Formats: sequence, structure tokens, C-alpha cells
Amino acid sequence: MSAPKIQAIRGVKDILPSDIASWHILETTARNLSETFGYAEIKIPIFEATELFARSLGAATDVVEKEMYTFEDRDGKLITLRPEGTASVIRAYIEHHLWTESPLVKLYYVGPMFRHERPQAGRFRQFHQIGVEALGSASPWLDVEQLVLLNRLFLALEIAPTTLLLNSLGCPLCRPAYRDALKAFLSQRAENLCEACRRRIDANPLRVLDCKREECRALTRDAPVITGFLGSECVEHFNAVRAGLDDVGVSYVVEPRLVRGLDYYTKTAFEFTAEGLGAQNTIAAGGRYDGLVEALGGPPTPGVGFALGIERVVTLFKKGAPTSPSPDVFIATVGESAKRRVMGTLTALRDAGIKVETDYDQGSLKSQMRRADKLGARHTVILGDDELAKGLAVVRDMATKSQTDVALDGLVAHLITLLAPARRA
RNA sequence: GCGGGUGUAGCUCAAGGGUAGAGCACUGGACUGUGGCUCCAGGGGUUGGGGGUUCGAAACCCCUCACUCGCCCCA
Repeated sequence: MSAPKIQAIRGVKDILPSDIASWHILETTARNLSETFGYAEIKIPIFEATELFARSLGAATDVVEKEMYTFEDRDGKLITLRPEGTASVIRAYIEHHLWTESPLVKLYYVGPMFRHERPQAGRFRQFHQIGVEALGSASPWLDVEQLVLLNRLFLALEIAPTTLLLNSLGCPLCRPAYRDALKAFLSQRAENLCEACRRRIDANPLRVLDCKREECRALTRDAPVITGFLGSECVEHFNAVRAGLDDVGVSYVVEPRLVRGLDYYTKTAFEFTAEGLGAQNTIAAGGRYDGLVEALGGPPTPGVGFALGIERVVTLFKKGAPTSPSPDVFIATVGESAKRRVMGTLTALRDAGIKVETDYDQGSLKSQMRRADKLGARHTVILGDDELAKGLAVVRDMATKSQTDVALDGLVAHLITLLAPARRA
């Protein structure tokens, strides 16, 4: 009776049937849209060699330093539960020489990710992402295309309002100069920055711009901005993305402080945010990563991609979707011989594609009727000893309350014709 | 890893030292084999766990666990 209860691991959630409809709507909408935009699904492994993530995300990244679920395999090799999907997609791209199939490869994936963080609103240790990646083209049109895809997804789901934040992080050619300038600026004001930011000056100066403390924000208000340091190629790219968005009519806010947490991003960086999610208000984020494929051992290949947090988007669904499917027919039974007959009848109806339920424990007829009503059954078949003796069953229309006697032999056929009009609709 | 908040019935929550309650849900009855509405009744709790204070603790104190929100960081 009182065996120790086992709970789900911290930060890991069950997605119960009452929530599943929103998940389905989001997933199917995203899949359809992705395919309309020319992206094909790829299924990537849940775990990979630890090395893959260390190299792709950046060894000094928080994710790699302290958030990965890493364990030793039986042969001693280090394995990590994937904290994100891009690394795997690129690994697969390289491993299967996907560039030989087409100069441009457009992929999407759906599935769980794992990060050992402290859970809070909108943040879990196992969470789910839908990710999209385009490999093989440096065209800003792809950046635009993916932003349009996200924009259309949120429109279709009626998630409003969302804000698109856009920035350019430059490339290995122009970023160092900016980094130095920013460092110099911050160092002069170090004593007035918060403790965390003082540490960041050397470790990751861009992050200081992201600090939420008012004092830090005030101090960095006129800090040098990346856009002032971009080389001509990066400027052109950034302008092209903005022009593309303008052409399509997708609005955005240029946010020079927008910084991505993972090292591999270049040029375009973006983030969609929404209200009503608590502190974690980013619902999708991504950008360009032109050096990543090469860094992982592939041919020099530009790429763009984003990931969307399913849990976060799902919580924005205000519309209550129907939870469990209502049966077409409910079978109520009275008496022993009727009870013995149920399984056969259930099976015959199900073979005909009719959704049937029954009360397996055969409560009182009243409670069975109540259950039929609660489940939303359109018809209830009453199988009682009295009817069986006469070779009949009673079919009750739950809405009109009208009942008809039906011969047992013809019961399935009768129900099929009864339900036919609705199934066509 | 660091802070704040909360743990009472399946769910949402009352009771702020003196007999653990309500609503919803569930089961049964009124209606002996017929759903929704109404009314009545019933089942269900070591008040997260452990220790302490007290004649007496759900309540006060300590520890612990869980959940939750936030920081760091991220989807």
C-alpha cells in the first residue's frame, strides 16, 4: 500500500492527454509550414559524443560547462544527451555527405533536448524544440525565409503579440575589433558595474550588454555598438535581411544588444519574444553560423537556423482544444449474459471503424448512462438480459433521447448507417 | 550553484494553538433497467517527512524533501 512513491525527475514533465491537443496543433502546423517552405524532416539521435557539443557550442559556454547530461558509456567513451539540435544536424550533414545531394540542404527536426539547469517558468531539464536549418548558402534570403516561416507560424497559431529582435554579430573578421572596443569601454567603467558584469568584461564582454540590472544598463547605454564595426560584407548582409523583411512586411526591432549564447553564431542573430511567459520570454531564436560546418570537420559551408521552444509556445495557446476524443457509441450492459457479450460487440464495431466505449466494471445502468453522457457518446447501446432473450438491443440517441429496438444480428450495420452522415461531414 | 514563496482529500483551497472542513470530482439513493438539472447520503487525510516547544500543533521553532518563482544562463 505505502510503497515509496517515485516521482518524475526534477525539471522533467509529463505531457498529459489534456495538453496533447495543443502539442499536436503546434507540431503539425510547424511541420506543414516547414515542408511548404521546402524543409525536409531529419531524425537525429538523442545522444551524441560529448565532443560534438563541446566543439560546436564552444567549450567556455554555460551549456557545455555545467548544463550537459554527460555520462560514460560502457566502453568509457563520454556521451551527452543532446542539449540542442544544430550540432547533430551538422554532424549528420557531414557524415552522410549531404552536400552531394544538393548544393542547398534544408532540414527540420522535432524532439526533446536536455540541459541540467535549475527549472523555472518556461525552463525545463527536458524540453522540446522544433528546429530548422539551411546549409549551403550564404544568401540573406534564407535568413529572411526562416524569419517569415516563424512569423507565419505564429500568425497561424494566433499567438500575439510577438516581437522579432534582430541583430548582426559580425564575422570573425569584424568581431574582434568590436570586442576590443567594447572591452576598453567597459574596463573604464568597471567599478560601477555589478559583480557579474565585471567578471564578464574579459570572459564574454558582449554579455554585459545583456545585463538586466538598471545600473548596468544605464552605464552601457552609450557603449559602442556592433553595427558600427561591421565590415562591408556583414553590413550588406544585414541590410539585405532587413530589406527582405520590409518587402514581405514582417516587422522587427533592431536590437544591438542582442547576443546569442552559443559561440557559433555569425552575422544574423534573432529572437522572437512573447509576453506572458515570465522571465523566459524567448519563444524562438537562431541565426547564421557560417563557420560551424567547417569547424566540425566538414567543407566550408554557410548555414542558418533557429530553434523554437515547444513548451513556451504551447503555454501561449489560449484556446482550449478538445482533450479526448468522444466515442461514437457507448455500450451499457445489464446482467451477466450481456456482460459476456460485450467484447464481441466492441470488436465488431471497432472492426468497422466505430469508436466504442463501455463500462468494463459494469456499474449500475444509471452510472453507465452518466458515463456515456460524460464521454459525449452520440449513441448508447443498451444490452440487457431482457433484450438478449428477445435477440434485441436498444439503441438510444443521446441527444434526442429516442430509443429503438434493433435486432442483434443487424446491430453493427444499423450503427454504421446511423453514423454515416456524420462521418462524411 | 545562490535567493524568495508554497506544501492540508483525486483537484482548487479554508481552518493562524483547542474535535481537520468546503466546493468540484467519484459512488450510491430520491427515480427497484435509462444521462445532463435539483436534493440527500457515502467513501476517501499518518495536514510532504523527521525532530522540538506545549496539557494540547495543520498552525510556533529547527532540520529535511518536494514543488514553484527568480538569479546565472537559455528555447
